[in-house]
Amino acid sequence: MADSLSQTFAALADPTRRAMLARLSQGEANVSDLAKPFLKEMSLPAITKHIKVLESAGLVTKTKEAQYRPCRLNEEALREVADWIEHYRVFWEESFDRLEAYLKTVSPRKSTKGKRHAHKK
Amino acid sequence: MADSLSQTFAALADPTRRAMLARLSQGEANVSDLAKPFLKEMSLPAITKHIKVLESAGLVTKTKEAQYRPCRLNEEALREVADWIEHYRVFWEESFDRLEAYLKTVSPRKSTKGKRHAHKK
DNA sequence: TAGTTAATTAACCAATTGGTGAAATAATGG
DNA sequence: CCATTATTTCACCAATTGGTTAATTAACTA
Repeated sequence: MADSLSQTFAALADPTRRAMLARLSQGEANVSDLAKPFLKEMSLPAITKHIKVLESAGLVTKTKEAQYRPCRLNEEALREVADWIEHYRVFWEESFDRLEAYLKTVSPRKSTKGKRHAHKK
Repeated sequence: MADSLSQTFAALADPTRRAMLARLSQGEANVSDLAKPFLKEMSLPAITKHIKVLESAGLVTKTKEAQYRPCRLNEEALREVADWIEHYRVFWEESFDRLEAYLKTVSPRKSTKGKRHAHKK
């Protein structure tokens, strides 16, 4: 795999890990906090491994505080992903415009007044 | 894995597959078009497999045209990813604001006049 | 010091992934 | 029909992934 973006995408390709990120977006949490919602489904070592995957992808940083290992989101890695996908935004906005244009030909006036997507600029 | 978002992220976690998406963002391409840049590094069956991964993640649709199998980007799957990451945008913009605020305390006037990020609205 | 809580490490396992070469299928063109 | 081009399927392999249980380390607390 090697490259940073691949590692990040791979880390995101698991619902447990995405749930952990969602939890961390609410604020710092240590390992057992992150584990709690999953301890019925999997063991603590499994949690440790998931966190390690997030950590080595740069999505999470882990520090030491007494026995605890508080974890925090690292926004940079997420922004990398957002930047990558941003290149494609034009693509689906285009396709929305095509749809919009089509809808106008089918039933003018009745279509998309101000719903989503107000095309900035 | 099961869930659609995980499958999509997994498909994106490979530089070969991301390069194929980049190629497809320029327009339709059949299998051998997509293969060309990689045939020094891997075989055609490997390419077929990569495309199948993209296909079953919903990132690409493949049709039939004579012997050829033209592939196209499917914007929906990409938008799903963009929507997911959008929830976290506030997070790194916040951290930019914190940095900005800090820079002002360190060296007022000299900092970030209008560079990036003009905070829409 | 002994006990408890927090977290990690080690050794293992099954399933998945990313690749291969060889053979098969599909469609076109002479 | 035969040869060629495009693509896939098959059977295999090594490495990685996601999980396990048991043991270990680390730090607090009584």
